[in-house]
Amino acid sequence: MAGLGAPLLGLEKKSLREQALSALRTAITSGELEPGRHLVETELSEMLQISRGTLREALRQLEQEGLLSAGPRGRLSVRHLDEKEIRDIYAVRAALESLAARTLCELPDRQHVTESLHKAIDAMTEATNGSLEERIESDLEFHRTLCRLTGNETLLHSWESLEGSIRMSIMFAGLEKGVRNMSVDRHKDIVGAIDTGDATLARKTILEHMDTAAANLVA
Amino acid sequence: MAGLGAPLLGLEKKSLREQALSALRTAITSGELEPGRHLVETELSEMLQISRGTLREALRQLEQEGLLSAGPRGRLSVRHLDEKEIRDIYAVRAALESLAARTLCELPDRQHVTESLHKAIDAMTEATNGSLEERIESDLEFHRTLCRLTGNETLLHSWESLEGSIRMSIMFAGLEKGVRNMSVDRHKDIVGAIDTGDATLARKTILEHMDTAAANLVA
DNA sequence: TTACTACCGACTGTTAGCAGTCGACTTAAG
DNA sequence: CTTAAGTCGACTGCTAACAGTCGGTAGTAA
Repeated sequence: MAGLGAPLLGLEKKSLREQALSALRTAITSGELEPGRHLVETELSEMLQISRGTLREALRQLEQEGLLSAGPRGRLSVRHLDEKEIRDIYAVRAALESLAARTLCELPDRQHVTESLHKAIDAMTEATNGSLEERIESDLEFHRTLCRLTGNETLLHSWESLEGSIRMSIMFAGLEKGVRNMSVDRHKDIVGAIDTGDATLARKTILEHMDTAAANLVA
Repeated sequence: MAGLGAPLLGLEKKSLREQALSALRTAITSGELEPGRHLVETELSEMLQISRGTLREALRQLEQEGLLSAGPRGRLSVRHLDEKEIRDIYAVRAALESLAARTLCELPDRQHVTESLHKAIDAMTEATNGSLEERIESDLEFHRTLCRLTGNETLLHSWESLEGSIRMSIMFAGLEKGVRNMSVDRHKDIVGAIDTGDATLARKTILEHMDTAAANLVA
């Protein structure tokens, strides 16, 4: 009867590897591990209190997410983004999300879609007076929802693979620049466009949103 | 004076992890490891003659590439694709490659681009009488080149992350269906559209190509 | 037969440790 | 002072072994 506190819902006990993954992702996208920083496996494993083997599995994943770059002898360092790379990341992001918007327009029951998106917007509105981190979080949640609602698992997976790079872009440009893109109204426009069911309009709206977002970051 | 056979060019001696990665990728996309097949770490490590630790690093990467799916207790199995998933994969692929085509049109020197693409087309033409595998290989090389030439590393990386899923789609649908999409002429059309510098046309051409490609696979 | 329990085999999660290599620093010869 | 050889430390690549857990199976009692 004991020991079943957490594992009831989907909140199962995460493996050490997953914990390390989350911890490192947060450390990197928060700037605690500054870009260019050289990562030493022994150091990290001691910090996180896990073995090198377990750590290395997490590092491979971060490497593939684009948060780490590999040097000459397998040396890993935190990826450094310049302005061109930020624009490139946002170009790919725009391609993915415009596909999402287009797909949502062609969905049979847009009722549930609209509902979920409005819920996400509400969360953003609520976060307006919160911390910068909270606002960014709710914004990303909105866009992640956009991809999830399409029902295209591959699309969602691709977007999530890019999420780390997106976070780095925002962090890199500076959070104060990043929040310029958190306008609730602009996001309402996106939902509105999807509501009309006009795929061309929805795509255009997303592309414009991404364009200005990228411009705001590198400006 | 001995032992410097390979490491001269970029052909450095690959680590065991990378070798295992390639071997497994090939085994999966060739169907040697059939979809749904349950993977046991101890079995694989013995087969590949490497330790479980090294193997696990490779497995993490394959998992993130979408070639493996994780079951209840960390059990991994070869991903199984149904027709919807194939369509979904090709939708994402289309989004990425249409971005590539659009980007190439806006590039300052399209001279080099045209040259490289024509070279890729020549390789396809040469492979026309070769084996099915060779034809597929040259086709993928063409599309990979498309992404590489944009200079957008993120785009290339995203496409390569999807490449395994694309290969699985072709394998899954059957190679004889897959080769229907290897028409040299249709690829010449793509290059032609890019040559004109008309981004809208280039995008449209790629989207049509991907549409028929997906249709051919699930038909 | 049914239900319950104890046990065994299989497999993943995790760890500590060995081995090879590259770079920096030191030392000695010119 | 400069250069070449030797040495040490740091760090990654890789491996073998331990630990925990789930699923099934045999055995026992009602």
